[in-house]
Amino acid sequence: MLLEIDHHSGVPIYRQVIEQIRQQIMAGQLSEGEQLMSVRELAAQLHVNPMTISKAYALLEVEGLVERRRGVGLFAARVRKDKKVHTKAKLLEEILRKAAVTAVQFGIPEEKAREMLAKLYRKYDSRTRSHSNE
Amino acid sequence: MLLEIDHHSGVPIYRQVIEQIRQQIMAGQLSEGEQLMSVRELAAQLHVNPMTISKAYALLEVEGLVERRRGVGLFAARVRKDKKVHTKAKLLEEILRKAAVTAVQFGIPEEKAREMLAKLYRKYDSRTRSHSNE
DNA sequence: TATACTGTATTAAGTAGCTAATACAGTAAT
DNA sequence: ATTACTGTATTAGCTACTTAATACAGTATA
Repeated sequence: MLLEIDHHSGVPIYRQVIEQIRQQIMAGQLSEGEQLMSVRELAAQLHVNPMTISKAYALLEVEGLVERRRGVGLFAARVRKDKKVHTKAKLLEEILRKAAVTAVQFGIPEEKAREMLAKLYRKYDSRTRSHSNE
Repeated sequence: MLLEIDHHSGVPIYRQVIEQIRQQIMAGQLSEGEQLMSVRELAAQLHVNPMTISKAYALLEVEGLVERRRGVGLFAARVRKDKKVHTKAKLLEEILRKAAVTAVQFGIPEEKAREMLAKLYRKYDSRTRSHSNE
């Protein structure tokens, strides 16, 4: 597991941790039941206070993505695949809802909005693919 | 001009003011050159400090959406139509960018994402049309 | 000039959020 | 029990942001 923190981005550390771990679990880079780095280990790696990591882990547990066992460690939760698909779709839908509302309010036609989305999708998709050639 | 403030939403008052006025200008509900409520008038209506409104107005001026004239009042700026179109597209693009990144990260195919957007668009579009029968 | 409106610069108080220090609590193996 | 790991509750300090109080400044009109 590799995480990177940008201390100057303005985004709180614990949120950066959450987003990256959530991303890894959703993308299947972290397997079910797999143990994650301990609070202190990750805190040392990121030069951050252990409580900051603990807070991130706690919120990930609320999301149902990890399971904390005091005295033992932290593990990627066993998320049923169909539930994972459902969760991902819901997260995306929330963002798309905002986009749809905005487009309608601004009188931007559906076709135009779809084209914009497609163009952006391809942009980030190609970046991801080229980066994965390592 | 009618604004509504939710004091319990967690969204700062001045931001709510900005968003609603920006929305009204972009949607064409506020005409070019039209005078807006004075700082103190709007502040009284919303039960808020005048400086809070002044701050919102100042930021709207930075966006180029309004023009402040000390001693006179605040007016909807004369925005060239093509510039308005451009601005609207940019605002929408920022939201769609988030959606695209999320979809790619989650491995949700482009087709699926576009369908979700189309469905949501139609949902809100029909609502708007039916509401405009007043 | 006087008045009655406009908007505003400065300052301060209040609040919420983030991070960290400390001391504590659970687990497993010896 | 001891050791050496796990995670955590409490507390406190810091910072950034938001809001408000006050006094000030520009404009138009009589």
